[in-house]
Amino acid sequence: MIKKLALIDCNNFYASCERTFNPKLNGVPIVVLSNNDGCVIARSNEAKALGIPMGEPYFKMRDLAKANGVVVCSSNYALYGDMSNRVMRIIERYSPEQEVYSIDESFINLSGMSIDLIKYMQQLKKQVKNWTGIPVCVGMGRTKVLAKLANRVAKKYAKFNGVFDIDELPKARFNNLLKTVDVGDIWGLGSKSKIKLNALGLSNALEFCGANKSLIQSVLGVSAVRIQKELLGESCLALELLRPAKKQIVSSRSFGHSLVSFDEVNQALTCLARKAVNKLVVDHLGCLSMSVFIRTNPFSKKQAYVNFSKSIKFVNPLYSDRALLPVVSQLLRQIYQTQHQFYKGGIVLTRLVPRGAQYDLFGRVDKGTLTLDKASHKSLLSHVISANEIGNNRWLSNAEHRSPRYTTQWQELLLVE
DNA sequence: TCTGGGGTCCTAGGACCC
DNA sequence: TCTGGGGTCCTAGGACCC
Repeated sequence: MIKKLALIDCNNFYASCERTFNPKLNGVPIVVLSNNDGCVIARSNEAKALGIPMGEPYFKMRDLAKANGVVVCSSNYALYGDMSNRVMRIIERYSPEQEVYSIDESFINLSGMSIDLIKYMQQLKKQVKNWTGIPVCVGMGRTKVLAKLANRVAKKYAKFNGVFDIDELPKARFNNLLKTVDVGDIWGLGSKSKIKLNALGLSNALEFCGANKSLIQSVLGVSAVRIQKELLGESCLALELLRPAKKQIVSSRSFGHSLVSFDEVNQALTCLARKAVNKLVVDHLGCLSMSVFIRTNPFSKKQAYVNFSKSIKFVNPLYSDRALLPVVSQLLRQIYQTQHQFYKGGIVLTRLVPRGAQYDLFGRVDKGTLTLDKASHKSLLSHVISANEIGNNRWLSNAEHRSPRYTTQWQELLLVE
């Protein structure tokens, strides 16, 4: 059976979500900013046309935005996550096998379907647009890397109307296409690999494909060899139908202000730890180790960059706020130094295990957590606050431009007149 | 003045063992 | 003078993704 995968990728996803709920934004350049309104993480086509790069710090493009009427949105993950679910539920109707690869991308398996796949995917594209307002493009190929590349083509050339099957290209035209793709733009190869490949005289995807396998292996490792094989049509990356269990949980933030005092940093990290523990509870996991880290601003010219971290291992898995939150302050005390202005910090929970018996810090069975846990499940928003979570809140970030949470907060529901 | 957050996989090198 | 070799496990850091 001939293998056929499709990659469905939402166009400018966050910007498109904002448009769905505010039609006035159609045709207008939009950018969506990261947490803390730090930098650009999504752009509409109009914003791309203005030359605003991905990842650009907002303060560097503020004037350009003003001069060109660019609408600036703070990111609204509650809205994007909800829209993503809606899109994914529609896509899953089109294949028995779906991998939700990211918030705005999904692979599906179309192998063995004896129908006109271009038409079929055009129908999918139309349905997603009609039901959610989100535009998507579809790339097809016999491996993931090829489907990804096909998607790029579908987005780039209007004549394909958003759906493209790369396997339909004759060999010569396929090679011509590879010649136009920079090695750094191949899925799985990034800027560091590009530098190394360029040094070997390899600059485009065709040259990369023709390179000696063991040379690639020795310079870039096994992952790059897999990418090369996939480009040549040999499937190495399987569809992951079940979401694999999490291996770590990270909760980190850039602070709204640089923090100097222990109490301020402690408040920030304790609140972040609460978020991490909530994820632990929702996923029914415990952790066998935890790290905390704090950093100064790497861009600052006034002070040297420092990055302090401290880890601890537990004899038995811990999963409750009661057990974990006090440890945060203990670890922080060991790395905190008064003379620094900390600008970012976070908590990492690792060595995650499925929840079984429950212990406290000293290996005793922890009965109290059961009730607390029930309470936090009852309403994920209400919980018993630890004293360390109370403070002046200077760590909180700014989000000046956030759109309403139209789909997840009753108070912010979109009302049609 | 102002530069995201949350993940995964791979590899090199150290610790340790026999 | 001459200072094993092979194996495992763990971790930190690099690279990449969206």
